[in-house]
Amino acid sequence: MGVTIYDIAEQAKVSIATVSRVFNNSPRVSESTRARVVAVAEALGYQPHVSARSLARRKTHVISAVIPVMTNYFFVEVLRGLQDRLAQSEYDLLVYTSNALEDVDAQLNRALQRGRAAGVLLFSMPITDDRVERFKRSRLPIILVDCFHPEFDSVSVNNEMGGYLATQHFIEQGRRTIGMVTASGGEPGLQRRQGYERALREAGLPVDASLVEASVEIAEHGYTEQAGYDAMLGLLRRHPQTDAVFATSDVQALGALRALKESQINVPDDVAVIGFDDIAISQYVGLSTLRQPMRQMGMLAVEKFLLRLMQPDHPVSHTVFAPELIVRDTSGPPVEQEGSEP
Amino acid sequence: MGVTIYDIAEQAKVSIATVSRVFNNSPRVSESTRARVVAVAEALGYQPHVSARSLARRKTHVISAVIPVMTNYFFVEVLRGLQDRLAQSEYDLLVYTSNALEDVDAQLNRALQRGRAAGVLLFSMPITDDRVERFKRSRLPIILVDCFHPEFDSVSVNNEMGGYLATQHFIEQGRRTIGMVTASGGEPGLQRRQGYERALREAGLPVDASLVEASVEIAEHGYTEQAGYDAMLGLLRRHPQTDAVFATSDVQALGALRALKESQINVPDDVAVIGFDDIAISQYVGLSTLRQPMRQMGMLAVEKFLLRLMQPDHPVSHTVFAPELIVRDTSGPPVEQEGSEP
DNA sequence: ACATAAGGTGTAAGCGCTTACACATTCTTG
DNA sequence: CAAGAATGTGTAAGCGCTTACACCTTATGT
Repeated sequence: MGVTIYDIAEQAKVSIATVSRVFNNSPRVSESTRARVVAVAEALGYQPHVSARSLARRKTHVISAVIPVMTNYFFVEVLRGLQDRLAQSEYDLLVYTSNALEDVDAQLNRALQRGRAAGVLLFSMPITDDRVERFKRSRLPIILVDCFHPEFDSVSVNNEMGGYLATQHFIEQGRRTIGMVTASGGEPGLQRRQGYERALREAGLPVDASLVEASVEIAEHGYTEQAGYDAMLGLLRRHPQTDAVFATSDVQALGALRALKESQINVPDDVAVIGFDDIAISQYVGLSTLRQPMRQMGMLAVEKFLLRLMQPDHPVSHTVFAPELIVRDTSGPPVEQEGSEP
Repeated sequence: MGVTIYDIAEQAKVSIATVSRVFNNSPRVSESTRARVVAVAEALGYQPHVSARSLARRKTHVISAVIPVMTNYFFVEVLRGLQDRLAQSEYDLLVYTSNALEDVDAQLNRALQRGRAAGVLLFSMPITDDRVERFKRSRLPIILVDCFHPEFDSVSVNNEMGGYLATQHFIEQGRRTIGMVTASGGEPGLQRRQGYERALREAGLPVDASLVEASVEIAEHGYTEQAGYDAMLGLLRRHPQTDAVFATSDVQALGALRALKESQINVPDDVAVIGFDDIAISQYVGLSTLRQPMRQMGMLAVEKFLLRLMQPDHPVSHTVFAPELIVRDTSGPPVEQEGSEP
């Protein structure tokens, strides 16, 4: 079943050790035999067997990425970043996605199987003690993306700052009843809320918990259009005088926009809206948002993984990118002229 | 480096063969020893080594997907379908993406490496003779998604029909100068064009090649917003009286819409637009389009792979889904009332 | 009671590759 | 020109697991 080094050794009249050396670029092979082996290998269409190599070398050239819910545009972009960097390395990417949050641990188990991968990239998931335990036991390099834990390398965005920037922007416009549409759980959401509250406090505005509407939808973190829609309606019911809304994701913001439209509320004149992520749609609907450098985050995650591989004892590093406030039509002073964005 | 069956064998006072049997659910193990082995394995935190298994069993539980340019929303949705089905199997997914078309063959080589995967899913790529040759040499099950070759299982959408439906819809509205925005190469684009032409012929309208504007952008197949923009402008220059445009993808259609807006041309009154794919944005900008059942396509692809694995000699099967015409604001009789879609 | 079947378990030979070690050769160098 | 270094190659022992085959107990039938 396939050409092996034995076949080559036989035809090239050398030992299998020499054949192996040729394919491992060992310097201890004479030019003549090297050429001979390569020629035979070429003729026979030889390819090293991946598993056999992994087993003998005691390492794989695979890295796995565990992504809770890929519905999010965010992951796609980060994934592109990963691939950009990975293409230049010799590593292949194993992708574990689940559509329901409950399945994450099952995926985690698969990703952490012995011999499966040389490292694991974890996306946007709460790092519980239980998980930390498992990560350590696997003895694999672990890189966190869009989440944080002091003991593992991570790449993330400053969520607190994002919430702060959005809220501050609202305040500068003279908005006074600033609500928030968030999801039920997750660190990022909490941090964004903290930034939101800090901005309010610094401006001397009251911090009212009832202005923060959390969606209860579980399956996908609450980061869905529908969840945003529901939360917005709930917020309006409780606080009809709301004049600005910061949503923890663009997807939710889109839902909020739909709710506002149906309620005949003018955006941004009556209510301004800012999302988070800058997904592709946002540009088209003119949604103001906080942009994350997703592609770069992906590339950096791979970079950190490779570094960790070389230097296992290198101190843990955390990179925090600053989100960028993109002001479009759903916020900012009521737009006078039109056609500001494509 | 990790707990092996030897460790378990020793502690459980059995041979490694028995341990192996336990983990392979062999019936030839007594309940008592099975329990003992399982207990010890649990206590030691044993996990079978993936590569060692693959090597000994002569098969992997990995399937790879080669995706030319993941910029496209289409892939993301199909990927979700894959994962849906894969999660219920014991297979893991290796993803090979390239951002430039030239790299596809390099990715293909990686995906086809001996021992790497049990099968390969190929996305939207021309199946050249050279590639066919390589696929066969690998002796792996190959499943084609969004592309076609008589000798391999495939899942695709009826592109010809899509082009026909779009064009027919235009004709029914009384449009007479129907242009097309397409990409330079690729089977799907050609087939969509054929449907477009058939509809014209059946309606007794002239088929004018100069009404078909192909974008030249290479890197990403020509399926970009910018390419659509450029092509639309080119078309308008050549045929100012154009009153309808069928674009080979939503992304291009979005570019076309931008070009029309900048040219102060009213959509859909003066020019109607229909895209292809039904990406998420389309709903928000009210773009009429042809929807592909992406998720189902992904699931079916996996299904076919598993089938092929069980029955290697099963006759090759091709599943062609019919695209569904989704009429929104950019086509159809000029909309009287508003708010038809969220 | 004895042959035979059935049920459990162990031994050992791989799977395809890497690599430490040993063994020749050939090349330096005093 | 002998001793040691450098160079090239082969032998063999793994890597961790599966599995054919053999062996040894018991259960079963006559």
